[in-house]
Amino acid sequence: MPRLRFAPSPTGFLHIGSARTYVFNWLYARRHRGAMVLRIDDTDLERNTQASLDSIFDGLRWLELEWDELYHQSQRLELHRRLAAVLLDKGFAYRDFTPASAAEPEEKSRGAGPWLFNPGMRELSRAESDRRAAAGEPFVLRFLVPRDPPRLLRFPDAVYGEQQKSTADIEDFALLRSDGTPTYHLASCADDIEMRITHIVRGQDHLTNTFKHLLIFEAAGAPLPEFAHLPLLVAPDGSKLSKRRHGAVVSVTTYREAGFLPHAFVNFLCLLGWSPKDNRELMSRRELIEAFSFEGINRSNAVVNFRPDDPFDPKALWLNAQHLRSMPVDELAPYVLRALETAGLSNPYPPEKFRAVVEVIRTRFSTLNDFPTRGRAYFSDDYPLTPEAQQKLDQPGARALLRELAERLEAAAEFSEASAEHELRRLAAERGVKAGLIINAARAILTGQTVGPSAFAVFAALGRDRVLERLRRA
RNA sequence: GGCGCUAUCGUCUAAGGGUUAGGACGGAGCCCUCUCAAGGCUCAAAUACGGGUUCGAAUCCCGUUAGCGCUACCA
Repeated sequence: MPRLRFAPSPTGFLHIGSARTYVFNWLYARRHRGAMVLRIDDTDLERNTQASLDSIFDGLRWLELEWDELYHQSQRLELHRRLAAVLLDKGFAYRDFTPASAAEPEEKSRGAGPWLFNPGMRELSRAESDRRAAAGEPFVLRFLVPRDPPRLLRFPDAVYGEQQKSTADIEDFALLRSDGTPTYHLASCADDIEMRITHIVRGQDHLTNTFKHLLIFEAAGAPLPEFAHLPLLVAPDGSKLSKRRHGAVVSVTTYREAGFLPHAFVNFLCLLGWSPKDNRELMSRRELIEAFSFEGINRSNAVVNFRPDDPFDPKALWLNAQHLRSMPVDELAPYVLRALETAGLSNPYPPEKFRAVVEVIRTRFSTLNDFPTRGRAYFSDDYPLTPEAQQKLDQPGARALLRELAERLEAAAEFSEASAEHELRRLAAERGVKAGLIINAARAILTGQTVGPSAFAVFAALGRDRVLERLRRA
């Protein structure tokens, strides 16, 4: 059974790139009936924040893609140290006593080649190393990367294909910091091994790190998992998405607050760097799971097409609108209810009627936030008239005709979309005015807007009482 | 600087030796129409550049350019 993991570090809000990585992991796990492990990589105590942790959980929960197991790396330090000890013991690692400050500063910026290790430290005898460590001298534990002769490391990547790199180009990376805490490489590999992770799916920024991980897995005598690296999400100018430069666009919560449906957002994320290759775009969760494979993942970075004046990729908005109008109303209703509640409105309709109203208006909305804003008049008697709506009402004779329409509707035997249309058109014919005049004025007074569903559908949606009351108000 | 990865319409992508280079978003136009959407139809829009290999290259190879990543006692 495959075991996948998503391992965010709580040093910032949940980034949409991270969310996409999670989605791909989840899709693969579900596709192959595997387990989805959520592991909080909080080994960098300095930078961890509670706010960030909250943001990650909030964001992931919002996506509605549940995980099966949860771990905090900070609670697994013993395991990490144990692996470090084994590596040192078996001669795969060595202590580097070079003081942190004296180490590298200029060397690498000098550009003479890559920094590989600090002089003298690899050659230290085990006895001397032990003695200095026992004496309390601080040290960094480094991996002893095989050098003479160098080795060619290779692994197949499910997205990027066969990868290879010479150990001559890999520095003696740190395993343990001088304060004894594990670095990312060590902690991550130790956990992946212990958790028996079978597929490591992560950002392409880790592609070259993988060679270091290969070395650790090998030294630990652990079987190698499969790797799949994902192209990165970038800004329109090709730069990496960052909070400092791009602000709210890169945060998952921005989409939630803008009224996106979780699944529409997931669908959008999937289309960034992955394709089912059959021109499908609007896909259900089920379809996504069934269609997902690493072969469908593209190798070049994907641009999130936002602008300074509009933080949302137009395609994300389009997909959201598509889902909004095509998903079962029963599934949509709870989201609409929540959106209304958030905006301080409540639902005045019985359930059945509520669904009918949602059905009528959702076809012209693109986010959940449109329900309490553009659709406010459907849920509250307190709604503003746009200037354009005011204008329609001010057409000569309009108000009087609306009042007269109210009388006729009240007198009519039944009240329905068809009967309303019948009465309205008859009134227009008798008064010698174009039906459009009354229709547009009615929409204006009933909804506060000049745009929206068919006026007759509005009559039916609002119901007899509200319609009569509002028409008379004219 | 070293190493690695990438390069198809503005954006997301399809086509993995032979296609008028396809679809979608966005843009323009037409139809439908009580408004606005939706929907239908149409148009504009791409193989970074230069060499090879081949009867034939977006596709394979080499180079150039550009972008990105790694090169930390961050992850």
